[in-house]
Amino acid sequence: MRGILLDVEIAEEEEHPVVRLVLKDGSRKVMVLDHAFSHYFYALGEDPEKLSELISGVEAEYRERKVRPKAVEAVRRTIRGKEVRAVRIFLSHPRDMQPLRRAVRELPGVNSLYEFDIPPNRSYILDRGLVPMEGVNVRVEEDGEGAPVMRASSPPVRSGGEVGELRIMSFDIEVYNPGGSPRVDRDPVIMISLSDNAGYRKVLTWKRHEGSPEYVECLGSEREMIERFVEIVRERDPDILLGYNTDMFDFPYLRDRAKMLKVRLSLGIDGSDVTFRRHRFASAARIRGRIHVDVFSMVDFMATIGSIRLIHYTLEDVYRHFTGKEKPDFEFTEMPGAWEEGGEPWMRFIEYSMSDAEATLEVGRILLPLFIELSRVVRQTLFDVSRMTPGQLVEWLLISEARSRGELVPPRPAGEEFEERLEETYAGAYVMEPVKGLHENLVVYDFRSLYPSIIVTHNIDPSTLNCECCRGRGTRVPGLGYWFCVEREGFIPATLKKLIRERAKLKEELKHHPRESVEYRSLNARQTAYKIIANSAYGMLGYSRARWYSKECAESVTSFGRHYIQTTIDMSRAMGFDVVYGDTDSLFCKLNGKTKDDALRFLKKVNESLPGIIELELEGFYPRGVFITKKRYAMIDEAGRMVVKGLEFVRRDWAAIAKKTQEEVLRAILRDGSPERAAEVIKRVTRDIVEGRVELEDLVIYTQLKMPIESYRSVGPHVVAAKRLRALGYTVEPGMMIAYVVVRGPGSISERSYPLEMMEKREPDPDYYISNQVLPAVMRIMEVLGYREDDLRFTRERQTGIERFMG
DNA sequence: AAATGACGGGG
DNA sequence: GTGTACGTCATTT
Repeated sequence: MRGILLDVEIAEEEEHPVVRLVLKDGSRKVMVLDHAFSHYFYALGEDPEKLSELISGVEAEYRERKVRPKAVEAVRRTIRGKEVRAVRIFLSHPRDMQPLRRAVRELPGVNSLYEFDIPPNRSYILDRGLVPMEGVNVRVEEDGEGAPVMRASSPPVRSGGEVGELRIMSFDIEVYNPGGSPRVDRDPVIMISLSDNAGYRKVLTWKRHEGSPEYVECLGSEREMIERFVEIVRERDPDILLGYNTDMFDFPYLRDRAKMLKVRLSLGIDGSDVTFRRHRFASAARIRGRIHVDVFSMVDFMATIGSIRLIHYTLEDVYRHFTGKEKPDFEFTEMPGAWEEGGEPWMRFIEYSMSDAEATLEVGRILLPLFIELSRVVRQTLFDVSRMTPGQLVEWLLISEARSRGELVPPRPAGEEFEERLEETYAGAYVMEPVKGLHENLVVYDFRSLYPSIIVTHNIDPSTLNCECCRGRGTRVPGLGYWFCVEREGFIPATLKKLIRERAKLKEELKHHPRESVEYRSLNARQTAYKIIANSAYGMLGYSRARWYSKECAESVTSFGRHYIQTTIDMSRAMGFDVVYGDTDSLFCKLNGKTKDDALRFLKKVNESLPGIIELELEGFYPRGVFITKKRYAMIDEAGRMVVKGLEFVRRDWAAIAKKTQEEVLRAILRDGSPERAAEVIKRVTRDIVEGRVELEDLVIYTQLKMPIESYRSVGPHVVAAKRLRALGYTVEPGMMIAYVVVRGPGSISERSYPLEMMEKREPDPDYYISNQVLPAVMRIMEVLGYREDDLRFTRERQTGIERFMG
């Protein structure tokens, strides 16, 4: 049979490890078991023959069981391109890795171990030469009529080909949240919405209110609703299940509720339960036979690589960014009331829930093609790739490349080595101190993929660094004593060069397809995937946890980078452009009365002077921008879109009044070009605060209680508020969201913070809200426009005649 | 000045 | 994969 490879995992059959491949064959989805699989690692030492023999006899203990190698062989491999002889040690079971690895390390004559830290399913994909999200051919023993599980009778092989139509479904849950944030032991799931790419729309709930839309299905209880959710997912049988922050919220919440209600979350195609890979800071929910993709993690990735830049990454904001459309909003504080009382709020609640699932599906369908290509390029599953950082993507591409060259994969650093790396520092990119203030008519240039271009152009790699063969004639790094080989191409530059070449070919091919065609979209996604991975290579070189970390290479890259940007800044000044700001690989110039044509002529001139594949590009024209400090600025483009960088410090532990004011201020400056209007906004707000005309809800600060009250060594405002809440008789426990207000009076901020529940007879402290909330949120911006705090602060004493008149 | 604790997405 | 993000900010100590 032939099918698209959706997933690969390690399973067990009668104590024996087996690989389970999930294949989609037309409309049928099957699981194929490959028993011909053996996990392994390598040992290096003085005398490989002797070592092989020694290792063959090694015995370790694991849970009171004796563990021995399944097989041992002496092999030839390379390390940094140099041939080495190694001992390859096969395991009977992947779980034998830790005990055997420890035992082998203790043996005399063993110098180092390799590839003990490559997960077995990932290793399998590479060794079989398979490509996830592409075709696989495999001969199977049919286990009966249409059985979903089959046994491979010969090894699966890559067959290429396109992914056919995949069924994609999204879902979202709504939770009862009377205490602000939901408490999983008490607060039920009250709605589950679903949407799929075949047009299915559904909101499940378990309370009947008047006049619900036709897509609502009302169940008898939370338990029945969850059962129905599971039933629908299995019936509609999506290949990809999407959600927004489902790794961290929906699935963990559903899991806990399902456990309490004694209902199984059996979403797998074989009826298996959702499983969780848990970290302290992250988790991932896995469903057998379907790819659970958390759209938030894809969005977060796009934000990390700078491909999208929003102030917030809520579903609402992200949906607006990607589709240009608005979705209905619904305040989470309205939810309990809507649930209990129905009416108009209930209708809006349902529409909101439905729109969450639909928006997730829409955004997911926009992003998936890119992540499917990333999955193919680095040859790892979509489940894993959609959760990787850019550095991990590069690393997995290199691991794949290393495996096919017989190069041993360096281990992830641990212990001392890692600690030492953390200590190592080196000079980074050049960042110019901006010409602070508001500027008009800007042109922005940047070097196309500067760092990968440098790595390729100058052959930067751990194996080509300070090589013997090029002493005195290799490529010198500006300002550093290093050189790089001009004879042999390094492993990393070679890998990047392939990516860059392939990408150039794809971009050429793109020209022959209309922008809206399927071919264009798929080729475009692929070229973007190449670009993303190439651009992440430098970050990996300098990341202390990376396998191919090299401080010398990383600092050589930044040194070349500084050289090119500085040279370009000098050239632009010589041409009469005012450089307002420059960072790493981009420069921001004022047109200064020159035309867009002049800007293009400058570009041409610079490019004539650059070596290899290094190239400057025109990023765009911006009518207005406000520059604050290094890394902090905001601009508006010709289409009226705001680009905000480094100012995203307004968070939920800030009062709403601070968030609202900051947004209004940026709009006034960039859209209207009027700092004066921005100043008026601030004066109006501070005055409203002083005169008590701001709604209490705009002054509330929400901070989560992360520990039991007693565990706090440092008693912050939310802890004091929580204590006061407890004294009132409320149960206060970790995870609770504390809503508090800072009131007038003597003492520290903490001493003056009261829970919202105690605010009836108390007065908020205007000074705190002005000095610690509103002004910090806007001052950084206003400062560079020549305003001082006192110009913007409304106080009765300082009120000037004109203000009294205006007021 | 150093230490501590919280932010993100979700409801 | 058995790991403990990550860089930044406010407030307390």
